[in-house]
Amino acid sequence: MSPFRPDVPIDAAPKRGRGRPRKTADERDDGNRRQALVRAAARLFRTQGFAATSTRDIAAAAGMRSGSPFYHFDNKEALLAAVMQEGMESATARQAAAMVHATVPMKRGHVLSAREALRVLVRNHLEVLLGPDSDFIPVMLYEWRSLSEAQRGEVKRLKDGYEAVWVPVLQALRASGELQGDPALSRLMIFGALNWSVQWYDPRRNASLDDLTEAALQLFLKENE
Amino acid sequence: MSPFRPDVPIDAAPKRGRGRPRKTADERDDGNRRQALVRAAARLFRTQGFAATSTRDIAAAAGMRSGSPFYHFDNKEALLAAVMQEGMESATARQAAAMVHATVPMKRGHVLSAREALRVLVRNHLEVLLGPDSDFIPVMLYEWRSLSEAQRGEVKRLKDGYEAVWVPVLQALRASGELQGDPALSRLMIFGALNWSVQWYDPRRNASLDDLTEAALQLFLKENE
DNA sequence: ATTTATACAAAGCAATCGCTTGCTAAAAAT
DNA sequence: ATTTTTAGCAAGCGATTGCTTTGTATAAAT
Repeated sequence: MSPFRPDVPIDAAPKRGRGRPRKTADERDDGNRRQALVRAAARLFRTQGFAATSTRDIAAAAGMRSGSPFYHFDNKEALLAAVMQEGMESATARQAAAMVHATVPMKRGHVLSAREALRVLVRNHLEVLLGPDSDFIPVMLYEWRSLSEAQRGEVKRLKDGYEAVWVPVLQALRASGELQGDPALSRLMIFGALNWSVQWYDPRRNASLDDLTEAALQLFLKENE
Repeated sequence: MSPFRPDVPIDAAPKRGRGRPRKTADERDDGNRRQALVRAAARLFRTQGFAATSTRDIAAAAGMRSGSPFYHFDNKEALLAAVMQEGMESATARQAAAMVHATVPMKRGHVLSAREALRVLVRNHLEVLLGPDSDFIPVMLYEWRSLSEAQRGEVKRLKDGYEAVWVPVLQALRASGELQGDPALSRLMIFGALNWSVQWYDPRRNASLDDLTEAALQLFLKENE
């Protein structure tokens, strides 16, 4: 058999009467096919890795033929960058919302204790890593090297923005003695401890995300009285 | 041009007078060509990832032609398994030696405090992760999914053996109140914090491994008096 | 009514991949 | 001295890969 075969056997070719399947005006609206590609890519990149995932796999998972993703993205790498960028943007938005919601219910003038703030950050981060629809950030954490230099810079900017929120919280905990040692090194290790959970966490066997949050705080923080 | 080309252009073909280049009896000794393959594979798997590294890359890095690695290994996956197994065996040996050396200098009858024992384990683990010739374990940590089911079991056995040494130490620290919370969860988080360092540690910019060890103990442990 | 933009499908090119086959030659075992 | 084993090289097969080109059915704009 020739090494060059069409993507799909002839007899599996879609019903003649070709072109795009019918689509009403309000489901076409924005780029929701593009979104389908990003979601499918995120899932596959996470489970199989970037290099082991073919653009054909992604196209099939989004219900397309092999060449079609390249209408939406310049190349496979751009798809990876999109996964990471959209993941970081949504994670940062969630984080900001979580901090606001934790603060607003308190009386005006009163602020979150640093300990409570860290609890909110840790809990949200675990949700981002392990919660439903959580393929995007793990892909970012574990496929960093597959990104081109240029795209790395852009994603790094977003990542720095996400992590910046943690810095004053850790500094306050350091000041109160609840955290010891260099806050910068502590931040790296705390992120490591949390990020690593994607390697072992199983919601059916292990503790809940709330339990995990509690365990993390217990491990990292000292009493302050 | 035909899509089927030999691995190497004709004019780069090695001098006729073929076969294996001369080799004296004492440099041939054991399977040191196999070892060269494992080392080259470890380096490439670490820097580029398993799926993104071709067997031709590995062969070239070991000074062979494209087909030769398959004399030593059944397939590419077996090479990955060899990297992980040899890495785990050497790491476990190092760990055992480090524990013995830390104990022997003390007076007979006296044992390491749990705190000192953890310091030795952490310090050794960082050396395994970040020290010279440290490609093997990071490959194991980050290419787990590329292993076949069968090989995963064998490597897991070795990994469990390595981690088992930590369990009584953490339990003792828990008993003395220097560590709080479930020791099993603590172990996972501590390993996460340490393992993550391969993502950011730069010996030229960051602290020394001794400094890192101290920072880790400060972060995880409470005072006990 | 015509043009233009959108969103794909179909087909396939060129390169690369893991791996196999068939061979050679030195070293070790007999 | 002969056989066997070890350690490769050379060549290339068949499949898969990222991506390009071309065509085309629909919807929106003119």
